[in-house]
Parts: sequence; C-alpha cells; structure tokens
Amino acid sequence: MAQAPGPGKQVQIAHIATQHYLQNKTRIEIANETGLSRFKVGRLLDEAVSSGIVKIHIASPSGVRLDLSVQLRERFGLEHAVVVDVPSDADEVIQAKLGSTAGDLLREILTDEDVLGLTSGRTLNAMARSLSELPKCGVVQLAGVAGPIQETGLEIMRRVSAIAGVRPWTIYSPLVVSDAQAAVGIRRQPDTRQTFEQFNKVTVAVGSIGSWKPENSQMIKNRALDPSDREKLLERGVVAEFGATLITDTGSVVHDIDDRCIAISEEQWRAIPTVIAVAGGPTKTRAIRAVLASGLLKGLVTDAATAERLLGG
Amino acid sequence: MAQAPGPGKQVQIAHIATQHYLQNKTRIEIANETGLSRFKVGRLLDEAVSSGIVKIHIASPSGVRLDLSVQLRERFGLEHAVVVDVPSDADEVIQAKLGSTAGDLLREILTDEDVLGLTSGRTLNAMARSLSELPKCGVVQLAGVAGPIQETGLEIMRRVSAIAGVRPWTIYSPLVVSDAQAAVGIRRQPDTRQTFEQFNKVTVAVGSIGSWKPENSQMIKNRALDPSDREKLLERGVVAEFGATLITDTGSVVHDIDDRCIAISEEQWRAIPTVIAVAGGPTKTRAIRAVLASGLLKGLVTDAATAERLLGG
DNA sequence: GGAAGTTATGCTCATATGAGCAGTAGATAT
DNA sequence: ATATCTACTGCTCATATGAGCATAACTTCC
Repeated sequence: MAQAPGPGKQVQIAHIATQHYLQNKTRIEIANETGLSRFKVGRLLDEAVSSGIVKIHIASPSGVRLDLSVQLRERFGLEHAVVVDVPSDADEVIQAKLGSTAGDLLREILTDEDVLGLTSGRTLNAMARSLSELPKCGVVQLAGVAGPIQETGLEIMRRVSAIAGVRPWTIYSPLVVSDAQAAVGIRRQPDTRQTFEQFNKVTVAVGSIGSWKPENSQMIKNRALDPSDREKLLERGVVAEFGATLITDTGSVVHDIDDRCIAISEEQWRAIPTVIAVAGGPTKTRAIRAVLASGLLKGLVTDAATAERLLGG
Repeated sequence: MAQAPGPGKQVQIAHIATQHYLQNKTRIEIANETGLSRFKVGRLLDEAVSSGIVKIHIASPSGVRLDLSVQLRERFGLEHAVVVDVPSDADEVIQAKLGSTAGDLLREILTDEDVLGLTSGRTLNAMARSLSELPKCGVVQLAGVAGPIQETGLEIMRRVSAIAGVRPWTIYSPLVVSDAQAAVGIRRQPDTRQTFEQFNKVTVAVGSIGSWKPENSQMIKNRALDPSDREKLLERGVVAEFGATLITDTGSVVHDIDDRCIAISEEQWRAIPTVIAVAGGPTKTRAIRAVLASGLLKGLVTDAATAERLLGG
C-alpha cells in the first residue's frame, strides 16, 4: 500500500520538478543527469503535481484579476470578461476604475472597420475620460439621455468621437418620454432618424447597467416615468435596465414601455456581434446577473467583489 | 514595438494557460477549441510564464522545506539535503525536530544490506528516540562518549540496535583520553578492537556536529582536553568537530590530537559511501559550513534558518 | 504611396512524450 | 519457504512539441 513519500523522496521529486518546471529541462535530459529512466522521471513529475509539491497558479501581475476573469468567462459563456481590483467600494471609485479598464479593452478590440455604439451613464463617462486614443471608427449613440445634464451621453459622445476623429451619430432626446406619440415624433426628426439607421451597422457596443432593485439607476429617476409606471414595472419583475431594455431576474425582457423609449431595441442589441457591459459594485450585482441571464452580453467589465458574488451565487 | 498586453489579451493568455497547466489539455486540443494555430498557442503559453501570469513554485506540503533542500543540495553537491521548519530556536526543539527528520530519512535510505554507523550527541539521541522501525542492518558506534552519561552514544546504540533487532558494535570509552599511550591501550581491548574493525564495513553514517567557535560542543568540554590543549587547537583554526575529526573554516582537518581520540579517522569517514550530518541552530552554522567545506558529507539534515544562513553567506 | 525595417505566423522534420501493456519486483498470506 | 496479489518498471508506437527558417503582415520613415 502506497504511503506518503519520506523526506528523501520528497527532495528528489522537488529537485527533478525544479529542473523541469523552473529550469525547462526535458525528461530525457533529467533522466540522463540522474541515472533514472525517462519513464520514472515522468512519473515523478506527475507525482510532483498531484502531491502538491509543484504548485501552478494564475497570477495577476497587472491588476486584472485573471483568475476571476477566466472563471467569469467560462461560467457565463462570455468572449470578453475583465475583472479588476478596486481600491474601495465607493461608486465613484468603482466607476473610474471600470471605466478606464473598459477603455483599455476597447483600444485592444476596436479597428477602423468597427462601428462603436455607446449608451450613457457615469461609468461610460469615466471610460470616455480615460481614453486617449482610438482607431477612426464610427461612433453611434444608442440611447437618449438618461441622467442629469453634466453626465449625459452627449458628453460621452463628444469626447469619444473627438478621440476617434469622426463625426458622432447622436440622439438629442431623453431616454424615456411621456407617451408613444411623442416618441414617434422624436424618432421622426432627421438627426435622430439617421442615428437610428446606424444601429444595424454597430459592431461593438458598450453599455452600463442600471439597477432597479436595489435602486441605482438614472433611468428610473426619469420624470417621464411616474410612480405608477415604476410600480407596475417593478411588479412585472424588472430589476435591471441595459440601455432602455428592461430585464427581470430570469433574464426576460419586459417590453411594456418600449414604444416610448428613445433607444436601441432588444432585437437590435442581439444583432450586434460584440456587446460589452461595464458595471460593478454591491448594488449592481443583481442587475448584472439579470442582464447576463438575458443572453445579450458577449462581454463584461466588473470589479473583483462583484465577480465573486456572481460566481458564488 | 511590443507593449504590455492589454486586458483582453491577458485574459486570453490566462484562459489558455488555465486549460493547459490546470486542466492538462494539449496545445493541439486548445488550438482546436480556440481556432488558433498550435504554434500560436505555444507562444501564448510561453508568454504566460515569461510575463508572470502563470506562476510555478515548489511548495512544502509536508513541512520539509523542499525549496531550501534543493538549493542546499545543488550548492554543496549533496546527495541528501533535508531542511525542515522548526517551531523555535531553542536547542532542544531544533534537536528534537532534526532528530526525527533524520530518523525518517534513515528509514527511507537503509536496507538490511547496509551497516549503519553513528556518533553521539543530543541530536542523535533525539533521532534514536523518534525511531520506531529500521531494517535489520548492522549498527556500529563510530566514536567514544563525548558528553554527560545520560546522553551518551551508549543510549543511542542501545535503542537503535534494539529497533534494528541486532547486536550493536559499541565503544565503552571516552571520545578523548589523556595521552596516545592510553588510547593505544583502549583500542587494544577486544570489544573496542572489534568495533574498530567494523568501521570499513559501514555504508551509511550519521553524525552530529560540534561547534568550537562559538562553543557548543560536548567534545570541547571533555576534561581530557585541558585549557592549553583547547587554546592550541583554537589557534590552529579549529571551529568544528565531526565525530572527533577537527575542522577549520576552510574545511581542513587538524590532526594534532588524532592519536588520543577513540573515534573513526578522517580517512575512514571518507571511505563511507553515505555520510550524513544532522545539525542546526544559530550557534552551529559556522561549524556546519566548515564540515561541508571539508567534503566529508554526502548529506545534511538541518533547519530552515540555518539553511538560509548557509545559502546566503 | 512606396521602401525599409521589425514583428508575427505557420511550416518541416527531428525530438520529446504519453498510454496501455507485458514482465519484474516487492509485499502479504499460508 | 512458497504461492498469490499488488505495485513498479521499461517498452512500443502514435501523438505532441520545439527550433530554426521562409514568408507574410505590420509599422515607421521618406
């Protein structure tokens, strides 16, 4: 019956493992130097790993949590998952870090043949602020203005298109309006109509996620949604919004107010090859999980604590 | 000009490295699954290691410091080097741990075709106490009694030979005597003479190391050595003793009192295929280094702090 | 826009390695 | 001491991999 190896054998294994794993010697070279057969060297190397003498792990030398990123990507079937450590749980700090990370990811992904679509939000504002260069790609606003005027999609659009060196396709409208008729009127305006016509050309889209439960969203605060609207939507199970697309815990899309939103539709999201959400923090976890469940996403940029909650649940 | 990879590429590398190093997939399997060439997968795996994304290290799951053991073995050209952590720097604690580790090593190494030679000392006494089984090998005492009666080679000999199930070859004599004539007389006694005749049959020897500078030695306290003897030997550069073999910092053996010692000679040590010293602690480091420099040793059992001092200096 | 320099890719062929197997060695039971 | 069982070793042959090279792609300079 096999026992735990004694100290002498452990040191022998460690010595052979050092030569192979740290000094890149082949099993045959090690066999020649030690007088053992290459089969025996192979078995000792297998034992080095199975016994825990050799430890191999994925480190994160640059601040990107590669271990969590790989797990997130496999768990949720994503093409891009980037998880970063953040220095604090404050929303502003998380948004700044996620924004700059998303900017780094975009610089890697985009070519001048892409058309970039953007929603609004503070995280995307932070991303826009961190960017210093982009290829000369198209830039399209995917949704009307959700929040207060100093953090609007307009500012994001201005910055990003200036860096890319192109004219932006913008939407001078709120995200939600009072009724469907008003929305029809807005969509009919020439500039807005032309921007909407660009939606089917978008190849890479980046959006932030709004949380309805717990409430951490610019859209839910929009005055065009009165308290009874909100109540109804919450009763229908809405916990998240992505652009103006409302999503429940199970990933179902709620279409109740589609006709009065000035934004990309669910169907149009699904037609874009690469859709990346940038979101994090304790209050956003449920909403992120809901959007992941919807199948809309091909990518996610988030913080480590959120990734752990997503992976743990 | 090559830059640090962006987050997307880092995650790609981490994903491929996870599949290869942690899930044991071949480069060809990974290439098939990712659509990359096997050459590209190979290059990314190389980059995973060179960039620090993959970390491989030698761990010590069992308490034997394998990393230090391998370094000691390579640095000093030893066949056996075993380094263990000890819970404290107290001599008794170090001796107990080193003794039990030496016992584990002996159990691994010895067969019933070996003849085991032993010196005396508290560390070997601890080793003898830790043993619970040995093969039926010969057991030979290599040196007379150096220290106080309750920690003599006699006790070690009794225990070890009882465990091995054999009659021991003993030496009922002090390690050093007053003059060469007395030594001749002692060596002429039948039992002692027969034990000396066994020295050339010893295949594995284990000894502790006495330190003369700083003073931590049973031998130096022996009354047969008067103060002027000690003074002279210290002036000759003696810093260590192994059995009764006196050694300087450069590894030279001092033969001044060989003729009045009842112990194995330097020449006889050198004829033994496997010689292992068991010693540690702050006061023994210089002495251990000296004995290593002598070339007498094929093995060493020591503690981690001592190993670090030996490797650092 | 074209030339020159640099970086990256996929290839060939020799070498390294793995998996299943037959034979040997060691351990246990009688 | 012998028989039986278990563990270990070295082998064959198919597959995996590496190193140097030629070619392609990309970047920089004019």
